[in-house]
Amino acid sequence: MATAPARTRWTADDRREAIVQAAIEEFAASGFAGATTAAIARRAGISQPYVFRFFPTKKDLALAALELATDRLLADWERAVPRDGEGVLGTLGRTYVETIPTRRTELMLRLRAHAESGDPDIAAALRAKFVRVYRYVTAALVREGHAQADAEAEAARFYARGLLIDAALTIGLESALEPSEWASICPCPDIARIEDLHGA
Amino acid sequence: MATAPARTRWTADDRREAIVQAAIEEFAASGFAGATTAAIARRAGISQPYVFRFFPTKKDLALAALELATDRLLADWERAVPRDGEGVLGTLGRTYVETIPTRRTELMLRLRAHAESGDPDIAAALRAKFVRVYRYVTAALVREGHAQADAEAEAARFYARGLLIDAALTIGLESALEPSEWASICPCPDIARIEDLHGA
DNA sequence: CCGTCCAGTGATTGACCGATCACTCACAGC
DNA sequence: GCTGTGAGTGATCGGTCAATCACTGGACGG
Repeated sequence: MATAPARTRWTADDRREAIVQAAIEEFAASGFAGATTAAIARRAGISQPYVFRFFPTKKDLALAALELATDRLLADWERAVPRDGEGVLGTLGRTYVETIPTRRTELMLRLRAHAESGDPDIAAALRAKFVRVYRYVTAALVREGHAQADAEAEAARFYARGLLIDAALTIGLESALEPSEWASICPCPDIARIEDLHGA
Repeated sequence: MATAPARTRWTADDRREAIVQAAIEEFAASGFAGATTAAIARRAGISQPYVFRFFPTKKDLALAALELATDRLLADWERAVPRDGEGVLGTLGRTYVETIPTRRTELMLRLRAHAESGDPDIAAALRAKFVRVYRYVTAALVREGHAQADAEAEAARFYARGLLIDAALTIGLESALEPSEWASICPCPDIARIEDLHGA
């Protein structure tokens, strides 16, 4: 804010947050193996070695980025306000597509993490992330009155649609489809042009 | 076969095929950026430089692997025999899960590719692959009598479920879920233990 | 003013990886 | 048996990248 003093040196917490944010953007753009710590540092406005002051290895930084991306998704859902006559899946799904413009890098990061799931630690983090989201949705459906089995089936379908949207946006699918086809993939009428998602 | 002469030198075509197969397995296990040409060559039983006799760059090899994986999926569907009272989506979906034991590496490769599309050429290949599969399913539904818009919506849901299965198997999700939860993700009763998918 | 943290960097290193090149050797046809 | 062609390799190179280390300099308490 304007009231904050112009700092020449940041606090460690602020710097750490900036690094994780830069990591989300770089990992989303290039994947875990493709992103370099130098590019992350450049984006965060620091030197490359300083990244390792906060995260002992690149993998630790990747795990922190994946966790923050998942936290932000669930936080969006926690803040979501249901509309009249809208089921819980409607609220969560609408929130998901409405937040795409601001959450698109997190979305791409979550999908890109699958590329490096050869690493057992990252695969474990991905499983944990899946379970968190899946059970969050299932619990919401059960609270709404669904039977457990029905809620699980609905949650799986919901997660599958989310994956489809993530994958489609990550590869820039819109440009390869007819408008009606694209609408069948992602019900996101006011999404920014996909090209914007790939800019620097 | 036993009738084939024991060859000390392979034909170029056979060698090329072996390299692409090895590439599918390595890329599926480690992702595009993570897999090394040395590991691919080792798996194919040749020296690392010889890979570049067939594919001028690693990227060309990756594109060939992705195309073969997609070809095999569509070939499986072409060969599929419908059962009585089964809709076309039922046939395709059943074929998909039935062929998982033999097609699991192709499946993992396709998902990893989705996740590592920072390279524009690979992203373009992924879009082409998506469109091939999506339109194949849509056309089959239209032939079955569905209206175009309905077929597109069904095809999107179908593709989404496929992505979910791919992602779940790729990260070894089964071990992190209760059996009923896993059944809601992947209706694959007789699938091999997930650990088998990650063996060497 | 001064000493002491701590934010932050430049220089470097060791490992790895994609790609190149010069070379060897097996076989088929003559 | 000689030779041309193509299969196949060892050695290596240029570049990149994660990670390390020694160092600098500014802010703040006393």
